[in-house]
Amino acid sequence: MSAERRTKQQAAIERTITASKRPLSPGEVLARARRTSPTVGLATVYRTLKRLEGEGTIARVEISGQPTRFESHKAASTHHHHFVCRVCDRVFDIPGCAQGVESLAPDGFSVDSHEIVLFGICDQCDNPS
Amino acid sequence: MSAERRTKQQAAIERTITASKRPLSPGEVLARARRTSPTVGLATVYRTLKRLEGEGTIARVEISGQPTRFESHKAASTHHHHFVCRVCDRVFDIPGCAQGVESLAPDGFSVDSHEIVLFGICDQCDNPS
DNA sequence: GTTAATGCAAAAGCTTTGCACGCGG
DNA sequence: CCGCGTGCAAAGCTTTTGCATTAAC
Repeated sequence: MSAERRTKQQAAIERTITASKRPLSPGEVLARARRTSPTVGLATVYRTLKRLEGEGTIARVEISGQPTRFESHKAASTHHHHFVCRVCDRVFDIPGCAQGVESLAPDGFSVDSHEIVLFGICDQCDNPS
Repeated sequence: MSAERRTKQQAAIERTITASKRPLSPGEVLARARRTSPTVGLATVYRTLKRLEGEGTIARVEISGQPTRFESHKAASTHHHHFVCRVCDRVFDIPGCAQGVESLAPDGFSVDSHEIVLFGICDQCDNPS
């Protein structure tokens, strides 16, 4: 039998994502995870992200024209969506959900989840102080 | 002055996308465009897709864990969204839109567009005949 | 005729994989 | 100890870029 091992690197990577308020790209995860586990390599980041995604611990957030990012599924299970600022390219979590989203599917199609992404300008970019 | 030239290749690529009922990846676009313009290369496909996207003629459709696809903006301007089948990985256009989507944004954030993606099982995969 | 666009091939990213070593259990 | 996970480097992909040639205008 094969048992799964919980290593320091994996813990550092998982903590990195859990601690972040917003989705992070693999490169950002690497940089932050190295603060607590300096020898960690990019390959391990990718392997761990894939594993955590498979376990449902984290979720992949992929947005048109943006690099792949990952966020804690704790945030994801508090059902929420994303806002992408066209000016600064940052991605923000937004709470709540629209009415009747899943009923958009055609007859015979069963929906098990959905994503909503809003595009626009965030408050900071809209009000340059 | 630099004038833009409308070439046969560009026309073939644009037609390919306009004629397709669903979003196509660059590789699929290449294969289909070659049916009418056999010498066209992948670099030209990418260059033309980028140009058409910039003009607003086509729209990029990017979905978690899927290759990048493009579709005619004619379809896109008939406001619609996408359904991704988890079994066969195909992407379907779905008409209509949910209520109050844009009001999800926090105060101070202005929304200019949005995307909705439903995940589930399509009718064919749900009813294996 | 000019010169933008093409097509090839090389390059640049990003992500995955092979392998010897080290650490977790 | 046994063997999974790591770290490095090499390989695989997708997408972009450089350059000589072709073809729009």
